[in-house]
Amino acid sequence: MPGAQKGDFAAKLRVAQLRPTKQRVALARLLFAGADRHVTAERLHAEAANSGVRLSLATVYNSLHQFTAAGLLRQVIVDGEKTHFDTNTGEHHHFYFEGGDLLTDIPGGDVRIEGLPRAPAGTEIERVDVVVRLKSRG
Amino acid sequence: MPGAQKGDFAAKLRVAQLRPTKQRVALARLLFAGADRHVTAERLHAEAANSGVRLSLATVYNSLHQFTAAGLLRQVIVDGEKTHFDTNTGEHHHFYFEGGDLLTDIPGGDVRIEGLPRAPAGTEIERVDVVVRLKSRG
DNA sequence: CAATAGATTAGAATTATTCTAAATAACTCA
DNA sequence: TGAGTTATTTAGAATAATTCTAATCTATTG
Ligand SMILES: [Mn+2]
Ligand SMILES: [Mn+2]
Ligand SMILES: [Zn+2]
Ligand SMILES: [Zn+2]
Repeated sequence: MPGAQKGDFAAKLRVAQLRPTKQRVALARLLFAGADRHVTAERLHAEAANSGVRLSLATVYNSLHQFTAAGLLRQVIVDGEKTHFDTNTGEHHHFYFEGGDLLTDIPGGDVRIEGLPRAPAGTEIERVDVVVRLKSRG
Repeated sequence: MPGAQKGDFAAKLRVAQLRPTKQRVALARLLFAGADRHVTAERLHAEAANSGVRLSLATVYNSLHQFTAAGLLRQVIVDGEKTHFDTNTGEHHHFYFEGGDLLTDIPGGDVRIEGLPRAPAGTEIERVDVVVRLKSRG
């Protein structure tokens, strides 16, 4: 069983048809070793740097997009500034706290959306995103 | 009744404590003369140019933000690239068609969202946004 | 009108992200 | 395992949306 001891990140990447390079394995570890998380490219890059991995920001962007294309991540658009990537690819929604740029999950099973009209002719629904925008209680 | 004949756009601006300059009145007309609409800064700028108004893109951005602060517009974040501004400030949701960058309204009264957990401690819900992402039927 | 506060704007700056093209590393299989 | 092929990484340039600066206008007010 070649390469099974560093976690199965290399395996996970191979399944996704991505060569398990040092950079991708390091990013996969940061993303998938623990609980589900939400990251921006810039923050993941900083985290990688902190954990001793030297890789370019371009590689972080490349990898995040490749992981997304492979279904390992999804993008969450809540913020006009930066794109957030989410390791939770199941159906769920988000709390978003603007001051603090903080995203947290709302389990999908709990939320029901009723009364949506059907998709316009020639289109179909790809996904329904709910974002609950929070402000601090003043 | 000074300045009532060009539509009440100047009046609308005065109520919002904004000087009814030529530029702002022109933008207000484009935005508020007809049915509700969704625009980006770039598109509104192009439209203004087409309709013979010469104004800078910076002024379009300034005005859109001032109108938003005044409650005449709201922002809709559906797209990592550009910010959309919405003349419909009532409670409602959106269909978003990515290929085509097209936003359309889903009346708010029709949609019910149930099962949302309550806001985390120290925060309160500012707004709940639902975006139904569409793709063309293949 | 004159004075003043506020608005507009050209162009530079900023930020997030993507692109380019050259160097490097992973994979294949003989 | 090594040569050859292909995929990946990366520095730095490029792009795109948006904001900022500071100089010039303009609406308002008395
Ligand atoms: Mn858009
Ligand atoms: Mn951007
Ligand atoms: Zn999530
Ligand atoms: Zn709308």
